[in-house]
Amino acid sequence: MLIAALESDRLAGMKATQTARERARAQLTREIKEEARRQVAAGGAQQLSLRAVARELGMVSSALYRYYPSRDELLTALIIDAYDSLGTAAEAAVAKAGPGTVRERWRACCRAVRDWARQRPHEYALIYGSPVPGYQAPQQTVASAIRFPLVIGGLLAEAWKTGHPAGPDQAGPDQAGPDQAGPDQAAGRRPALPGRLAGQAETVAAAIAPGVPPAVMARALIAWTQLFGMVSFELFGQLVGSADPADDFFAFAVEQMADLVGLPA
Amino acid sequence: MLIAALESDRLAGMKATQTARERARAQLTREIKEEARRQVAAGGAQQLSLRAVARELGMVSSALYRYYPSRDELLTALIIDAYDSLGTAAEAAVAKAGPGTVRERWRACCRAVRDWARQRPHEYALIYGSPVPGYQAPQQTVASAIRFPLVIGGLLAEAWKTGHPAGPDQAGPDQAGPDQAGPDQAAGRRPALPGRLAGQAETVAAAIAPGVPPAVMARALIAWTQLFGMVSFELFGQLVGSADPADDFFAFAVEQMADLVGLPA
DNA sequence: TGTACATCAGTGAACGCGCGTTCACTGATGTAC
DNA sequence: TGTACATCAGTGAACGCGCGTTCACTGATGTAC
Repeated sequence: MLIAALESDRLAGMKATQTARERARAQLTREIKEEARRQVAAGGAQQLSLRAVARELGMVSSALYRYYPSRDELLTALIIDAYDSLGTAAEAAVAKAGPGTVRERWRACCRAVRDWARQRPHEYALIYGSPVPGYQAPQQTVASAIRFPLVIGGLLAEAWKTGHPAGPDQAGPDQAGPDQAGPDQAAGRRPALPGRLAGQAETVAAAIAPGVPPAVMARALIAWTQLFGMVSFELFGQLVGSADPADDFFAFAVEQMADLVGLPA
Repeated sequence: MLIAALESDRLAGMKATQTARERARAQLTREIKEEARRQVAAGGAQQLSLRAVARELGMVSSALYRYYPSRDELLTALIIDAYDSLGTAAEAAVAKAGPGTVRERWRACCRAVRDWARQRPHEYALIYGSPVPGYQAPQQTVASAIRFPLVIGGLLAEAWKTGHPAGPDQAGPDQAGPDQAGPDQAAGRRPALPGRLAGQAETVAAAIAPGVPPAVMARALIAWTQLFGMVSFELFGQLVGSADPADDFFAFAVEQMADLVGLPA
């Protein structure tokens, strides 16, 4: 099994020339996924039907099983793609925001998430909404799911690296540091991290934002849940009647979050 | 139609004695809803099946239509109950927290939401998860949906009323006030509310927290989305590998939110 | 270069399942006189 | 208090639908000699 997989990897990956069959197979695999994505985009994960996908592609439903062994595997492929798509969008937005302040890139990153989600609410729901009952996301998705957190982590690490040694007085990231209690630290920032949070924050920092102290990382986790909480509330209709349209609310919250983690203005 | 409704209200509501039929009807209506809730609790909204409910109750599926005109109406009843249940839980928690500080009651309120959600993840998903495609929540649900925000609003209004005149220097709620920029206000708190947010916050404050200034209300909206964002992330598995178990993270965030809206320690 | 064989894609029928909703009907419960 | 009628709850059959997955088969594509 393992050997067979390696073998086929070798065949598919190392051969420069693809046979017609291989090209056709790759092409159809893509088309199936794309049609599936179209269906999810139109009506959510529950609307994804192998029969409908086959119908749309002009094949018989059993033929799909040559490409995806089950509906769940197809769903998994879509989930991975969605995570990757969001990650790519965030990376691109940060890159495009250019070499200005970290806060500017943080803004761009947040906006990218919101825009991405508003453009594909059902794909967003696929990854950040309530899980489909009975479906268990395999380990496989983790690598893609972590891409967005990595973007945030990168920003934080950079802010901490450049801001910290730069100037201790210029309201740099060290403001929110654990031991470097500056003079203008707000009252609420004083308490140490409770219980296991310190260790958890440390672990996360080690994984995605090396050099960032746990107290900052813990606040970044808050900002992270806040960001997606807002986007979810907006998409799922909870803001109707209060902060709707949410553009200004969102912008305001993005600044608050930047403050929370101590990004210099 | 309207007259008929009034008439039947009069019959059902004003008569002290119920006929056997009326009692049986009320009873079965409850039982249907309870069985439906059980099914949703077990497998989510998509698992709710009229036929299965009927089966469990020993009736034929068409009989349910004497009680609920459609599956969606039954779902609506469950949604309303879920909102009410959460609202009641929050109210009870705040009441039980006693007449201490507002921050204590805020903690109790947040904990109540989390506990409630963890005990009934699928009911939580029913109201705060991704909407069921094709289902449109009717206006009817709003009254119940607003009960929880009313609890927060009440806390805020109280904090603002009691804390404001009390002492200007004791880090009371005025810390986050719009024009009363205190000396220890953090840098990030300075910017005014952007664009339409000021008006939106004012409207919300008028509805649920009279007397609370827009700048505070806007922060409360942030805390509100943050609270549910965290709970959703925890329930939907996004915290696995970072802040899981989430108890300490949650407690920490609750304090941060209290700081954000300016609740006195 | 040509032939024999293996691999693979796609077909079509079938299995077995479940669902929401409608409708004509029966028999019990309630109401008006 | 008793009877005629209206209301209502529950039945059982049916409509019309869709789904995921399996399996034996055909015919085309690729490979080894």
